[in-house]
Amino acid sequence: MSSTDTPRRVPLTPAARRALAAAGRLFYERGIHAVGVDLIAAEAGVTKKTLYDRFGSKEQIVVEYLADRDERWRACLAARLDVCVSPLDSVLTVFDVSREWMDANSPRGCSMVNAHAEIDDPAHPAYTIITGQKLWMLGLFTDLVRPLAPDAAESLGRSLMLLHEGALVAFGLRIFPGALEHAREQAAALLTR
Amino acid sequence: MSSTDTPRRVPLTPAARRALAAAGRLFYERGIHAVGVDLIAAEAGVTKKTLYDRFGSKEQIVVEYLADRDERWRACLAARLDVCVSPLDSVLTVFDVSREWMDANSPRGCSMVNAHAEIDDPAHPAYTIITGQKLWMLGLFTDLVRPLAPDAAESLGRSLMLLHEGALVAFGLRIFPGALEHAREQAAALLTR
DNA sequence: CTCATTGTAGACCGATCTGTATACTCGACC
DNA sequence: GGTCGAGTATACAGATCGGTCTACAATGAG
Repeated sequence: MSSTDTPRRVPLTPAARRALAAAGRLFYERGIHAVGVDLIAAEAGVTKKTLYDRFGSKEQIVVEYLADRDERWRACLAARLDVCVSPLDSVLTVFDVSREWMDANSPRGCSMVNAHAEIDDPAHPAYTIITGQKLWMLGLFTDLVRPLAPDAAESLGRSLMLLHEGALVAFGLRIFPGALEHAREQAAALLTR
Repeated sequence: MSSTDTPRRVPLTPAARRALAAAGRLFYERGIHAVGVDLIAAEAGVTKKTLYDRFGSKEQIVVEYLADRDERWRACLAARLDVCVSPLDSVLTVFDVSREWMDANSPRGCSMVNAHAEIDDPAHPAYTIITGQKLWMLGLFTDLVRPLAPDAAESLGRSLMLLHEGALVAFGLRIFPGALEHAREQAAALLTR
């Protein structure tokens, strides 16, 4: 019912697309408050006027940044889940895709969790995107395990959620190597019992 | 060997103590980059000159903020673990203390994880404190389960770490109620098998 | 041809940022 | 009595912040 209730509010012209790409990289690597609009404009090869013509405010750039990552993550995950042959396969695939996603472009952990650390106000338009993705992931886990254990689906979904979130944090802080793989093993142990 | 390798670098005069208390509250609630030294000084009822006389820089205030929270957390936990009667009791107590700690003064999740989202540079003096606490927690979990399963202690310690970190994130983002309690149950199930 | 859209170039605004300086008060200690 | 540490009050500096402005160029559609 709400797979894409965070519609693109801003039409992405070529310059806007470059700006969003630069903003996304900078926001993720350095943090939202640490990156100014002048830097975004310079890195994107775009003038500040274009930035404000397209996005209207820095806050809106932040919203687009998170909405964009959310959208790409869900699409990436959905494509991989499409070819899964069983609920167990699907759950383990989530952890596989997470590991690949982290290895590829998220060495500093989950962008939603990181953004949440900088956004205190629940009324902030980005707040919905952040908690929305997490609630969606919880629902996904729960739905995936329901065929395996209809009565314990809620509980199992939450357990998988904890393992997954914990692994993302452990990966980002480099607490120990192979956090996603370890979480995957624990998920498998949890479901094959 | 390194329970307090983050010594207090700054002597805490009364005014410095007030400043650190105000800075801690503000940093945690609004984020580090979002809080200026003028605000800290005003909230603490202290002049900016006193701030810089005591701490020298905002960065040092951040370091003291994290070191202080780390110290208090470890002391709080150690006091409660002292009276535990078994390894299982100890592990479950960690989750209990975490829940109480979160309920009491950490509605926005782990301050170390949140700070990490704003500090990109591993050379930053706060980085050691952040990863230090997490490595200490991992070591604690591992040591606690060693009597229960000497051969699986490393693996079990990591599993408990994932559950615990995941619960802190889930709590901070309010993904579902009772995250710490659920993690505690999962930890119990993991160890009583 | 005209006109709206998209863009660049760059100056500018007021506010806020971290950090420093000067001048003064107060209390403790020798 | 004199000195020193800790503190207040306040002004200031230089940079950067988010955001706005004017002027102009290119492009494509009616």
